[in-house]
Amino acid sequence: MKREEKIPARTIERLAIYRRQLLELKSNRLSHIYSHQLAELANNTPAQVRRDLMIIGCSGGNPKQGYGIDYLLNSINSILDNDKAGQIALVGVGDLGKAILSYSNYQRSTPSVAAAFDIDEEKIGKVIASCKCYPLSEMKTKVKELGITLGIITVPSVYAQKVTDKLVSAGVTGILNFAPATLRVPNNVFVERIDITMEIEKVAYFANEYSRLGK
Amino acid sequence: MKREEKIPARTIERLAIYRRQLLELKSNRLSHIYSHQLAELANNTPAQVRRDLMIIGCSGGNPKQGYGIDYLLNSINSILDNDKAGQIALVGVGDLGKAILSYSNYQRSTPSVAAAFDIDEEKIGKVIASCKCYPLSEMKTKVKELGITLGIITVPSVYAQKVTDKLVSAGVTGILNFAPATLRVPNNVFVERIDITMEIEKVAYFANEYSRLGK
DNA sequence: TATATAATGTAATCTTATTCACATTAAAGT
DNA sequence: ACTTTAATGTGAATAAGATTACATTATATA
Ligand SMILES: NC(=O)c1ccc[n+]([C@@H]2O[C@H](COP(=O)([O-])OP(=O)(O)OC[C@H]3O[C@@H](n4cnc5c(N)ncnc54)[C@H](O)[C@@H]3O)[C@@H](O)[C@H]2O)c1
Ligand SMILES: NC(=O)c1ccc[n+]([C@@H]2O[C@H](COP(=O)([O-])OP(=O)(O)OC[C@H]3O[C@@H](n4cnc5c(N)ncnc54)[C@H](O)[C@@H]3O)[C@@H](O)[C@H]2O)c1
Repeated sequence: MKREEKIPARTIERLAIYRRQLLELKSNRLSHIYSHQLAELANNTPAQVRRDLMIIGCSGGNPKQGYGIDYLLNSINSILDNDKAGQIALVGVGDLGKAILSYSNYQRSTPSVAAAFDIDEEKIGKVIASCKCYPLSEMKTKVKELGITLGIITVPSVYAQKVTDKLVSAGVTGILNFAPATLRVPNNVFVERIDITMEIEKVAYFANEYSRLGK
Repeated sequence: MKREEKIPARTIERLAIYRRQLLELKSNRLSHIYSHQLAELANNTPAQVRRDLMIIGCSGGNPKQGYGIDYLLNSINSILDNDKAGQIALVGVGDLGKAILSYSNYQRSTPSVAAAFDIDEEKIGKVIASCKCYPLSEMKTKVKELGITLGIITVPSVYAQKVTDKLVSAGVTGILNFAPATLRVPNNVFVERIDITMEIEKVAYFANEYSRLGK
């Protein structure tokens, strides 16, 4: 069991981004990178990059070549790919749910969507991107059977709480919620919300603000 | 031209959430609400709610009834629905793009998707949720014609920068980017990124963390 | 009309996140 | 081997954000 100092959420977000960039650099046969280059790719500052690396106890850089990409990847993986990460259940195979299911890029990373659930008879039994859709009644069984620990919620917001309760009682401890609803969960469960409508409103606001004041 | 003290991004995000909750309350015929109730609905604290309201110069609450819902809605609208907010162009009518197009809930709010763009011949000319798909060559014209000022990018990340450049040179000043790519824009253009893969990795990390330490 | 009550509005404080600044250092060139 | 150079690693400073705490206040009740 590891015993790092608690890592800030913002740092975790940036680590995920660094990792993606580093994987791309690696696939381009690069072996080293400077903090200012990674900062450029991740749209932040060199100091921020170095601080993030420091936070995860990563000090393998040297002034003449920067950081070894493999070294950085190992360090980041050791933080993000925690030993006991399970698979994902997606609930609500509508437009958005299907888009997420068909998106195959996260096959690379540890957690991937192992089962889908819906109430619509039409959808039950269908297979999307090699992921089968089950009725809600089978959730508990499938979650155990497939080692699922995470949930993605893409049902209409009225049903989001109901679905959450089911996921939690099946043993899920992390939820990514696309429904514009505030979810009530026990405090050993982590919920992250992606609110697309809110983001659009935010962009509208700041687009206006930026062009008024030139940033 | 308004002259508020610069409003923090976090406050803007929460205002968008308050507004949605308030609209729902209003549709349930409620007329007043206390900060602690709104906090409950928005998953934050009463003090945070009052502070946000204070930031936007909103002090119409009274100790016995709380805040008038109409009053709050007007105040929030006056901030978020800025006078010169335009329509939205969505670029990349793939799985995710289609999901966003078919999602009709933001018809309510000022900006809505007025045109879609794609390079795929198959998709050009199609109409999804009463929004027509045009070739990239018509972007400049359509942006002007339809009063578009915002863009949503749902193309593969390799093309994201190219598409951004086109949007910007057509006059767009705010972009919501779903591609896992860092975009380069002039600094009068605002970019917000939604990185679904990163969010999943974050949920995986904190789900583990929370269940290890009980929050 | 006076009193009690419970929520508001906000200054002050605390916390978290980011940036600065610089001494340290690893290699490349002389 | 010595000098130069440009990046690292990190304490200290600053900025941004959230929370606390409480004096103020609008109304219901006595
Ligand atoms: N599509 C978007 O662009 C978009 C944007 C913002 C927010 N959202 C939110 O994402 C969620 C999904 O949006 P969508 O456009 O995919 O909706 P959708 O109507 O296309 O899909 C919803 C799916 O959930 C299923 N469902 C309904 N109740 C269920 C239940 N109790 N258990 C299991 N499945 C159930 C339905 O059968 C359907 O397949 C909604 O909450 C929506 O508000 C979507
Ligand atoms: N679907 C998801 O769940 C998901 C998750 C995470 C990230 N993303 C990101 O969102 C973006 C879209 O994902 P998707 O699953 O919808 O992909 P998709 O392949 O289904 O759709 C991409 C669309 O963009 C169009 N396109 C390609 N190049 C273009 C160009 N130069 N100009 C205009 N249109 C162009 C294609 O014709 C296609 O219609 C990608 O960047 C992806 O990485 C998607």
